[in-house]
Amino acid sequence: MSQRVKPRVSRGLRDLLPEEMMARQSMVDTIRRVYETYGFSPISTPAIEYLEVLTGSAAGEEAQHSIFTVSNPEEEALGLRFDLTVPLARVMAQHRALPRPFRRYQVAPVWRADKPDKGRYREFTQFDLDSVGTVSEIADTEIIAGMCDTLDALDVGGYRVRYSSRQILDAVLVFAGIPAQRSVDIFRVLDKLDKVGFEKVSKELTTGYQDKSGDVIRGLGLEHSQVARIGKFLDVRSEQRSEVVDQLRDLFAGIEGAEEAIRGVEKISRHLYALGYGDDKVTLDLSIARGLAYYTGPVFEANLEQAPQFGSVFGGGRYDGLVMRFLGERVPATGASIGVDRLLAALTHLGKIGGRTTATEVLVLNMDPSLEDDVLAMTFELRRAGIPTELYIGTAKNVGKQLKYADRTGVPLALLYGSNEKEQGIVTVKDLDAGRARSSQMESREEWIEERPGQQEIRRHDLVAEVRRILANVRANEA
RNA sequence: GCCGAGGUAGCUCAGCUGGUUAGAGCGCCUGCCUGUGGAGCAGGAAGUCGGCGGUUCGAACCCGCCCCUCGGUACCA
Repeated sequence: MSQRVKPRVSRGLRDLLPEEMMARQSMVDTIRRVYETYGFSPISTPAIEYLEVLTGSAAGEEAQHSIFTVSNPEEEALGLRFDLTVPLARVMAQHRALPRPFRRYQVAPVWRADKPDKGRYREFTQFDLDSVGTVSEIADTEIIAGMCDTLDALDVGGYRVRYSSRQILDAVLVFAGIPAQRSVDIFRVLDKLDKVGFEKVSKELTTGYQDKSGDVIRGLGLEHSQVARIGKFLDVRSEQRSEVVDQLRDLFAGIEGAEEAIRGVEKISRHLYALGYGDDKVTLDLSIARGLAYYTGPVFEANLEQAPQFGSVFGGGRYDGLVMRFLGERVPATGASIGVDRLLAALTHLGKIGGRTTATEVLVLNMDPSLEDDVLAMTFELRRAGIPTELYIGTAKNVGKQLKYADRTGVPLALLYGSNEKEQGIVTVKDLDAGRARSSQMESREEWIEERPGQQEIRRHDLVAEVRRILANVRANEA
């Protein structure tokens, strides 16, 4: 008496079925193509890292409680990576022969043992691109340009990349008379500005407040005069980057470190203008903070204008200190990360992607056991011509069942080849989409069988050429 | 973490104040149709009623604890 095992996965984990994987792969392929035209190279790192590699960093400290720990036979302290940036820092320190600047991309799952939420899982995929070993603003510019080109290539229909810099924020602290060591907390609160508005941010910076559910949000205890200065800074807004730079220079006149910070964001803006990334795509938005502690320079993120509810789908920044703790040497780096799951959810929501559950374009029916070698030959003929083809190898013996399978999997074309066809030297091709379209207009079964919608006969001899032609037509009709 | 609502078939849900063999629609399978997907008609398979414990002659229903899901809030590298 064996107890049956309940099929299930642990909290916050999920299976990705063909429909989602097809969409995801097509999205990832598009992104990869963009990055490769920029000359970024792929790498892969283990899912499992030494716990000390993961926990030592600024990010690690914040992350420690949400690391999945793992055991091995040697009983070493191990954990699953929670992002791709910390492993990259390790790689840079460990593989000293790598050329610098080193530009890499990596698409891989990461794990965080947080409480799952809508659209937030414990295993999710990130797509990162980074340039390591250069202080040049051109590297930051390229990351921003890459974000734009990626979103253009994905045809997201309107997006905005916004950037600022940590140096600018450091200057605000000076401007408002706030000690630098409070920066992390304050930036974390400022980062919420978009979501909750200045009112709540202001409260959280000073006295704190109690939200609707009775939850207490503790304040940071700033003076009202300090918050007022922050408010003044946040009032510096314009659709035009050059305008923001000018206003900032006025406001920060005489502030220590301000001019250098301003020159940094100005340079990036100038490069972007020169490359055709205008104010319609990239904004210098001073409210961008990014919660992450390890950023040291420019920070950026991107939102979709037609799907703002999905939040920022792309984010990043410069982190010049991350490699230091492995190498004791300052290795500057800048990069960005796409939340693959979030972006995919947004694209699906916008109807930009999805639908197919298989790459198969043609299903060859297996109607007559004595013709098995013939249909098998046809199948491989099509495959060798590069047309994704499947031969029906299930148990259903009748045509109806096999067509139903074709219908369900969403294959565009079905091939029928029985004794009738063989005698005449032909193949019957069925355009299943055409049938789907006709079906709603039909009443009786007689009519349905009589018409045989979307069906035509081709010469067996011309199989590949004809199938190719019909597929091209089908695709043209879809578009 | 905090507040609230839930958990009954693959999916969506019904199940009166506790009462015998727990239901519906969709989906799935089979047949009508032995070479045509849809629609239609007929039939069929499928559930430890989230888990554990308690109250009771008797629990899907009442009580306790736990787990999970959803909504809000916090966190989000």
